[in-house]
Amino acid sequence: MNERQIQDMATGLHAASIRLLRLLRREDQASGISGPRLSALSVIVFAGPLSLAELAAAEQVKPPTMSRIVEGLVQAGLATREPDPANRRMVRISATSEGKRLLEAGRERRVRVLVQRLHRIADSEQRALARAVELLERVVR
Amino acid sequence: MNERQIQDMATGLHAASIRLLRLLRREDQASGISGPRLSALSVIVFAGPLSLAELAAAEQVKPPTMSRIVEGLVQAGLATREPDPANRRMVRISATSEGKRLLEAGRERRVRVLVQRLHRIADSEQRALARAVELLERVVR
DNA sequence: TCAAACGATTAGTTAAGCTAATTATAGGAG
DNA sequence: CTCCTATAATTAGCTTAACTAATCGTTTGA
Repeated sequence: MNERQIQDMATGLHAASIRLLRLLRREDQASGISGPRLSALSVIVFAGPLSLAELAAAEQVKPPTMSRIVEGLVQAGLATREPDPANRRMVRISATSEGKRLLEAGRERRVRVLVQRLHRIADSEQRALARAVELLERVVR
Repeated sequence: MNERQIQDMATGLHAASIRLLRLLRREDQASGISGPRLSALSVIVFAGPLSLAELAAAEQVKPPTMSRIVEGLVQAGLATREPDPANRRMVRISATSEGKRLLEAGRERRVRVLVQRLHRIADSEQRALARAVELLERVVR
């Protein structure tokens, strides 16, 4: 593909991703937890346990912001925060089983909506898209 | 595809979209404007002019929240807010040319990063992904 | 051993989210 | 034509989320 075609693809992929997540975000209301907290919880569940600085970097916020988000998650019983035994300045943030359950329930709601949408295209198109998802994973990893 | 396969695809597509936008979001710092304002400006540029209620619905926030975001955009010279001549209760929100320029510059930064990433996959894979983007557009429209 | 560096939190501000209340306009019933 | 109700946006007042600067504890190396 020439550079112009790649750029057009990037533009379309960008716009479609925004629309997709905007669509799915509506389901998050049902979790009863704020967007920033839900997003942080997701990182904790999939990448945790991790330090405050790591979590802040992953969420692209500064440590004080993340410190308060984590405080909220801990108060809500969705995460735990304990000093790292090897270096007691650091804190190891983990998800509680309730935190994992809440996140998984939310992810399932999102996926259910997306599955509905995927029925809009034909079977052969679904296969083509499924193959492309693997390519996309390599692009974003 | 069977239901299980579709669900796996949905899960993968969901995760990849999150990673993609998280990656591209880093570029938005350079715009010097906050996330919520940039996102609202994007809707105004592509779908505007529109009323406050429409804009709030598009951004999935309540009218008072959007009222203040728009106030910020107007103060920054990126949007205008004028009463609808047909119904003076309503307000018509439009982007200024500076707003359009700022948004377009940001979008170009994001697309540039994505284009770089798209070079990670082979030409034939790029073509497959480009076709899939069209399918994805139908899924999210 | 102790000074500097490092990791997290606290303090204090502004922006972003909400609900409830207010202001201004529109529109319909009498 | 008048008023009452409904509608659109904003204002008021709250909590949460973002930031920088300052502080507290811990670690480490000169």
